[in-house]
Amino acid sequence: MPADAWLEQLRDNGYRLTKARRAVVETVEKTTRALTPVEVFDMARKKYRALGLVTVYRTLEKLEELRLIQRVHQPQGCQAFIAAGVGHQHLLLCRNCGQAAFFDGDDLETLTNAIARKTGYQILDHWLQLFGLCANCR
Amino acid sequence: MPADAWLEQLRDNGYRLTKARRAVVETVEKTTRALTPVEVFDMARKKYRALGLVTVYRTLEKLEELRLIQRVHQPQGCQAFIAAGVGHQHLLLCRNCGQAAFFDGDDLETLTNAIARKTGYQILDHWLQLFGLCANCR
DNA sequence: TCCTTATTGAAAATCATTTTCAATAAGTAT
DNA sequence: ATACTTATTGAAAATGATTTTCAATAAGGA
Repeated sequence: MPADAWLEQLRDNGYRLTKARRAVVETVEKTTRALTPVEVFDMARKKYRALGLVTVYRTLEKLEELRLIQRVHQPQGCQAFIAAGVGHQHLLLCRNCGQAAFFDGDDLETLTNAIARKTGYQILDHWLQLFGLCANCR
Repeated sequence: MPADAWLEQLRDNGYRLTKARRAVVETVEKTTRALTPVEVFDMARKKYRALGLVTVYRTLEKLEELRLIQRVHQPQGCQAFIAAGVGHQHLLLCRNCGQAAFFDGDDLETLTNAIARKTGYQILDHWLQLFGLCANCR
């Protein structure tokens, strides 16, 4: 999804379009790896010098709320964000460079049914994330 | 695995067995849901009043290093720990009470092969976690 | 162009975690 | 049992990430 569509989403939800938000949106939208708030800050500040870190936090919060970005969980920490996948997609992360790819087509129905039967749980959701090496790093 | 086996593991790896460690180990080992360091502190202090929070952090660090516990990732945060599963197992968490169950038998080979082919990534590892409602909470 | 009010950045506050340090106690040697 | 070495401890301070506060600014409708 292009950055403009993100800004439109923000506007449609009653948020104002500011230079700060534009800088953050453009940064996160065009980066294909997960970024921490400080990384976003450093990168976005090149577009808009006066940007404050607090505003980065606040903007990321809104983008997550609108499901335009999602938090990425990794062994080293869980404070990074990446442009969200569309629909039911999962993340595949390169262990070396962090490059992210989304994939779909995970049919876990058979698995979850078996587990529901065994454990007595009603299964509502799943998190699946793959780690590997991207074509470049391999 | 009983608490004694955890203590033995600690001893075998050159760590001393102290009242503080016993209290932490017994707390985490017998709890079937993920606990944050502060929760462990509060619970373990009932067994050993003089326990300090810092020691809880240090003990959890060692237990994780020995793979006796593992960090649990959840939407609300990723600072909680739970007794580790044995071998290649995944977690199933109750959304209501946090009750955890482990399961195995996730054969993702077919899926990962297909994704490797499509994305060009070499896939090394996966994280799978299920969320649902346990028999009690359903 | 004006006006209302959401948004801003800076500073301070908060919260989780880590480091520092002198006192204590495990576990081995005696 | 006793002494001794040194890992471990808890408290306090330091750090690092995130959130709150607040007065100044600037979006965007009137």
